[in-house]
Amino acid sequence: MSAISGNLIHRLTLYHCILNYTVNEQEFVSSNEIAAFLKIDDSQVRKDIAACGIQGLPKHGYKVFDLKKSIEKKLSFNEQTDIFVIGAGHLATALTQYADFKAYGINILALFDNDESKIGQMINGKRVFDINRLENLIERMKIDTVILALPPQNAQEMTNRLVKSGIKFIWNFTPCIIKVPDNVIVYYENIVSGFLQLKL
Amino acid sequence: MSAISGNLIHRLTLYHCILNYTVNEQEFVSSNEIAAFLKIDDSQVRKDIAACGIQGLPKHGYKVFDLKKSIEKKLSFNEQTDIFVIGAGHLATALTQYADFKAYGINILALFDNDESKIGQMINGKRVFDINRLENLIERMKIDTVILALPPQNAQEMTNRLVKSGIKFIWNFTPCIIKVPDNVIVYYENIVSGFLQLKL
DNA sequence: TAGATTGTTAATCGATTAACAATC
DNA sequence: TAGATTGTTAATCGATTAACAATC
Repeated sequence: MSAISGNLIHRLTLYHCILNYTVNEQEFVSSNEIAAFLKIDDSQVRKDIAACGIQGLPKHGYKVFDLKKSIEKKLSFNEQTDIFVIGAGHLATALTQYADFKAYGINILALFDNDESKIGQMINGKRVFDINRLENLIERMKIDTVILALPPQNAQEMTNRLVKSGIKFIWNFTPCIIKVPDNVIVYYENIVSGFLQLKL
Repeated sequence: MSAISGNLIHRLTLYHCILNYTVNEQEFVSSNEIAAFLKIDDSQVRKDIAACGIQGLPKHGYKVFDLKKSIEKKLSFNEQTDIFVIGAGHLATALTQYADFKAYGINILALFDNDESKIGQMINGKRVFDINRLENLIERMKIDTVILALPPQNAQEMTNRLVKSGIKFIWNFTPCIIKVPDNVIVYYENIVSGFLQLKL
């Protein structure tokens, strides 16, 4: 299975978002309608949809429900990933409360922090654990994916602990470059870059 | 001036991040060193750097300080954008406290919310205003850019108000597609797409 | 000098756009 | 049928990678 490019992923999630609205409103949607929402080329929309392996109906468009399902399949929304959040600050909290992560296959199980006042609290139904229990729980629950959302000065040290515990995927929300072995994958969630794409 | 592609912007911000560490450690940095951090091609790093209009020194590499400055220039980090944050929840708070937004040209002036308990509070030195004062303050302070970080159900209605008030750039953190006129630019900060790029 | 690294060209690759026949 | 929309090919465009001469 060939990898899906970042741009395609981004567009498909936006199409999916549109379909969430329209699924209760109309049976069919055309490539033109979707393109108009996002102000992009309609022929690109058709290409993207074709990549999801679904067919439309000339003169009508695509069945909204089926199209939605096919995007979910293409983007593996049904394959749940159990995930720990490292840090329990505002960003971590915001992510934990984020609308319906679970619908996208993101299953947050718990948070970790070293702040006594946060340990033991519940955030949107998820417990904040003492960071000391990190290694133990990663092993016991067989976690391989984390969200890194802690102060930058601790990012590399924490990364080292995570890697040593067997973490393979790090979704990094800190504004830091972290060093990891070749078998560990990091995605840099670079907030500033979104702003620049808006303005430049 | 031709537009800078999203991927290039993303890479340049990561290079810049690396340079922040190395600027106090070493005078020169090679394309190979930068490439190794991010596990990308060194010849791509040189191409990207060339796009910033700076020259290196064969056998030594690039002067860290100069390279850092040239990326800042290319990405307009010095041109401050005054910005309002619509919403004052955890995400809005996290963004307002985000490490050094100002160093990237993002100057958050104030937040807005309709929650009585939040109005009047200070978040990282920025006041939370009553959402009723939005139009008035946009006009008075000549704001054209906002961060949209509020519950999805209010996104479109609030967008309409913003557009009517003259907002031209919307950095949208809600998981919603919003309709705007052609002269308004929206960037969809799609959190889920980051996760998918990590895993797919 | 010898060797490392840039700068740049050419080659490759992939993504986007245009066009239009096929289809319902 | 006439017309709208897909599906797909071809054309274009841009981004990435490879290669290597130029340079310090």
